[in-house]
Amino acid sequence: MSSKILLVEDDKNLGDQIVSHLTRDGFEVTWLRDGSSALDAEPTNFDLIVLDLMLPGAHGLDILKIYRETAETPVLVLSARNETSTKVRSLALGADDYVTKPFWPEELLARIQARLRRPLLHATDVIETGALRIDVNARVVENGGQKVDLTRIEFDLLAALAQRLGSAITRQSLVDRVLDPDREGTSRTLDVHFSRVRKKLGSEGARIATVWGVGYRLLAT
Amino acid sequence: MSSKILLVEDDKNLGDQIVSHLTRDGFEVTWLRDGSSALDAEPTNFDLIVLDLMLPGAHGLDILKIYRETAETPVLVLSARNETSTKVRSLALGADDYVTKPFWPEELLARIQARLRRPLLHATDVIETGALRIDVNARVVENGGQKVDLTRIEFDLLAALAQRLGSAITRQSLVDRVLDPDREGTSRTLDVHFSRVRKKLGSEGARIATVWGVGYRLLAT
DNA sequence: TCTGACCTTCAGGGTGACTTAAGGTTCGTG
DNA sequence: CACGAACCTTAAGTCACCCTGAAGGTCAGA
Repeated sequence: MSSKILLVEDDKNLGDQIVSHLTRDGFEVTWLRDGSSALDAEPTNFDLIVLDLMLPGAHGLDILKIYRETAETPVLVLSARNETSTKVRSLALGADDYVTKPFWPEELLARIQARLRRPLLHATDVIETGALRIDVNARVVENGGQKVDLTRIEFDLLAALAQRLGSAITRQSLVDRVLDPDREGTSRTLDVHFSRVRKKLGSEGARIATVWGVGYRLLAT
Repeated sequence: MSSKILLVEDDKNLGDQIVSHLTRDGFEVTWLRDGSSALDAEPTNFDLIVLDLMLPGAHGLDILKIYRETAETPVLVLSARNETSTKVRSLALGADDYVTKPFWPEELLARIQARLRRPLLHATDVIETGALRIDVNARVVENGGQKVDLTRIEFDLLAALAQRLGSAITRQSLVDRVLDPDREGTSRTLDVHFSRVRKKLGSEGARIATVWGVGYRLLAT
């Protein structure tokens, strides 16, 4: 049961290299070479997406944004520039990691594996990060050993973020998952709940970061 | 001394993977590929059983049931996702854990180790917490040395909470496990039973906490 | 500076939960 | 087979929790 990876990369040489490396390591790789076909792809079909920002046909950031609206699939961004602004913007749009070219294939591989390994934390049912300890089954949260009383929705929201530690989770998917799945129109309900979670978590609450225009993320320590 | 594991799995690829992973981690694995040979196996010869529910020759649930009648060996069930009814039924039949496919080999490994790490806990028939003493086999509850008379359902509910001390147990799983497994719609029956348990337990009854919108939990002392 | 997105407080109401009482079911006994 | 006791279930009234939308303020991006 190998992990499926979607690679969006226009450069033939680089793409070939990446595909051969990932394939050799047991991944199942789908390679798309331009932005328009990337827009047609279904991100939920993959376990992880490697996205080069420099593409003909569409700007990578747009693709990233569209992927983020429809899926929670982790996106790892490649960029030639060493410009921090691009990095900041891609992370703000919900990218999960960022690799600047040139890079060693081993580095990319390591990042991919690091990202794919995270859901495994979920398998243990207990997520520990910083001073927080979240027991998904028992529905118990501790902050520095102190039990924190959360309501059902508050807990579900925090757990949703924690299960994808460091990743941005869209407002829509949080609403779908925790609140009423068929709810339309905008509402500030989500904000209210997060406001309370942050307050109840005290200083640790600051780790719940707002991803502007996207949703929220729980910062890794 | 390595632990002996019985794997019942018909899929060749998946079976190969699991065997190689477990072997690499020092387990001694016996692999059976169909239901009929699984029925002939002697569960008491193993420390843990990994059982795929989707099998030719016999339905996995039948095998689980038969194993349960002859041995206390922990059984870890594999099944395709989105079969919650199967999950409920297998847990009702005494499965000790449940892993949905697809899963990571590491996840399976973690579950196996978690289960093997507390063989005594599972064997423990007596749970003591605070002033309570709950003998699961004898079905006897004492509160500060005083015997408490509980009906069948009352006892099962208390035991269900006690076996996961501190964890929230959902109303649904309690209904599935203690009351009629295929019951639909809402009902206040559970509340009534818990109301009586609390009353019968006196001051200790306050330790049965309501988890609003979720279920109940027995608070650890 | 302007605009849209987000934060926080607050009060109202919907809904889940508790308790009591009564009807129904099961099981053992004469 | 009839009876009774123990137990499970349902119903109804009440209570308590917490979800939600509104409103006003704050903040980030253009």
